[in-house]
Amino acid sequence: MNEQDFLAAYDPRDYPAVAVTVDVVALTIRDGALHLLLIRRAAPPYAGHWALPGGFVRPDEDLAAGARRELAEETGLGGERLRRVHLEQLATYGGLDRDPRMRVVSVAHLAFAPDLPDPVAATDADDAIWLPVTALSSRQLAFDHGRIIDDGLERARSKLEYTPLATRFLEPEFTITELRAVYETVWGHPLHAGNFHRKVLSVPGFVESTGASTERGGARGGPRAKLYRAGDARLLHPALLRPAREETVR
Amino acid sequence: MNEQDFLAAYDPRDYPAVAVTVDVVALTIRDGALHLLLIRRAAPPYAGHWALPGGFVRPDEDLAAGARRELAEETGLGGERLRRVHLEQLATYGGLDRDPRMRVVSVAHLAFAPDLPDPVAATDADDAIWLPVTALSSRQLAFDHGRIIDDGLERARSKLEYTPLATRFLEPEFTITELRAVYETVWGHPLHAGNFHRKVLSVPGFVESTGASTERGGARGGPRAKLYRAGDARLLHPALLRPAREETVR
DNA sequence: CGAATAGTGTCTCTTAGACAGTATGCA
DNA sequence: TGCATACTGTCTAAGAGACACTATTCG
Repeated sequence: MNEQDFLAAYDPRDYPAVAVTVDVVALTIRDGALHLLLIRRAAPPYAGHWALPGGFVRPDEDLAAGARRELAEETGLGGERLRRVHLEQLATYGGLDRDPRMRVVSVAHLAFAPDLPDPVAATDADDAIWLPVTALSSRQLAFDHGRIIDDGLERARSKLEYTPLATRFLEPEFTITELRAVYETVWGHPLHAGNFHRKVLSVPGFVESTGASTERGGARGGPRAKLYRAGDARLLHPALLRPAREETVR
Repeated sequence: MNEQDFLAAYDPRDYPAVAVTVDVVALTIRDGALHLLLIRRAAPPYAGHWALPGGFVRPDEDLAAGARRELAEETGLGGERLRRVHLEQLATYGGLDRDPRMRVVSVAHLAFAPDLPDPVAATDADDAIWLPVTALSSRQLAFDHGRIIDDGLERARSKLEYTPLATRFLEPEFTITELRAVYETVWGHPLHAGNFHRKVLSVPGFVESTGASTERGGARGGPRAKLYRAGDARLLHPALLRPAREETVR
C-alpha cells in the first residue's frame, strides 16, 4: 500500500472518539486584587457550577485561536484590545474521568489582561464574572478546573520573575508604582518600593521611558510619577526573583 | 432536561473526530554527547521518515501513562529502570495540517534517562536509534517533530538551571564531575570545574554524600572522586544559571 | 503645614566567576 | 616522575535587600 492509497482508505471513525477542548485561565487585576474569569454553566454536566471559559476546538482553528475565541466570547473583547491580551499555553489535562460524557482532553491556556469591563455570559453560560482569586476556595468548580487554576496561578507567579509580562496587566503607559502593584498583587506580598524602582530600571529592555509624567500626584500626596511603556526584552536579565520560600523548594 | 437525561442522550459521535496522540522527546547522554530517541516510520504517512516515538492515546490510560508506555515500547525498558526515567509534559501541538489523515492533537512529553541500551523497533517502526542531537539538522523529520524537538531541547536546557533533574541523566550514584559533564553536554559549553563543584555542594538538597568514593581515579590520573546521590530538593535555590546569552533575551 | 509618595544614595551580605594552589593517583 | 584531575582558598565584581534621605505634591 503506498502513501496515497493509505490516505484514501483511511477512516478516522476507526479510532476511539476523544474530544479536545480549550480552557482559559484569564487573569486581571481589579481594585488591587487578582481576579479570574469564570462562567456559570448553563448546561450539563455540572450545570450551575462555576467553570473556566472554554469549549470544543473547532475544525478550522488551531489551539491558540480557539482559546482566544473563547476569551473574546466571554469578555466581549475584540480588535486591538483583544490582541493586546497575553495568551500562552498552560498545560493539557487528560485524566480518564474528567468529564462524564466521554474522554475529553483539555488544552488549558493562561491569559493576562488589563482591567476589562464586566464580562457578558455567552450562549453556553448563564453568568460570567471576574472573581477575586481569594474567593475561590468557597466555590464548587466544574471538572478539574480547580487544579487547572492552581497550575495557572503558579505559572503566573513564576512568569513575573523572568519575563516582562507583568506589563500585560497594565495599560500601554504605566508608572513604576503601578508595575510594582502588579507584582505585589500576583505574588501576594509587599515589595520594597525603592529597591523595586531601581531594579526595574536596571534590567535592560524591561521598560522604556515615554518622557511624560502623570497629570497629578498620588491621591494622598506625593510627586508626579514618570510614565513608562514595555521595553523590547522578552526575558528579564537578571530576573526579579520572588523572596525565597523554603517550603516550596522540597 | 436534567443532568441524567442529558448524559443518556449524549452521543459522542456528534462531535467532529479529533485524534489525540502522545509523542516523547527522550534524551540521554552517550559518549559525552546528547542523544535523542527516534524511530523510522514503517507506515504512512511519512513512511521511511524519522519521527518521535508516539501514538494514539488509549482509552484506559491518561496522557502520562501513554507517554511512558510509548517510551517502554521503544526502549524495551520496564520496572525500576523505567520508573527512574524522568517524564514531564512538554506542550501540545494542534496545528490544522500537522497530519494529512485527520485533525491530530499531539501532547508532547519530555524524558530524561541515563545511558540506556540500544532501542528495539516496535511494531509501528522499522528502526529505532539514539541519534546525537548534533546530527539532527541533516534528517528529514516527520510531521512537525523538528519543532517539538527544538522546544524539548530548550526546555531541557532551562530545567537544568532551576531543578536538580540533571541527576536523572546519571545512575543513582555519581561524582560531581559526572554531573558537570551533564550540564556541559546539555548546555553545549564548558563550565569551570572548581566553581561548579563548590556551587553544587552549596545548594541545599541538590546532592547528598554517600560517604563512598570511586574505586579508581580518572583514566588519565587524579584522585578518587567522592560519590553523591540526588538530594531531596525539587528546585535549586539559588539556581545554576547559564552564562547570559544576550541574543536570546530580546 | 503635615503626610504620603517618587526617586536616589549608601551600606552590607551573598553569590558568580576568575585564578591559584594542594593533594591524589594513573601511566 | 610527570601530568591530569579532585577539591579548596581567595579575591573581585555584581546584585539583593535594608535603611536613610530629598524633593514633590495633595488635602
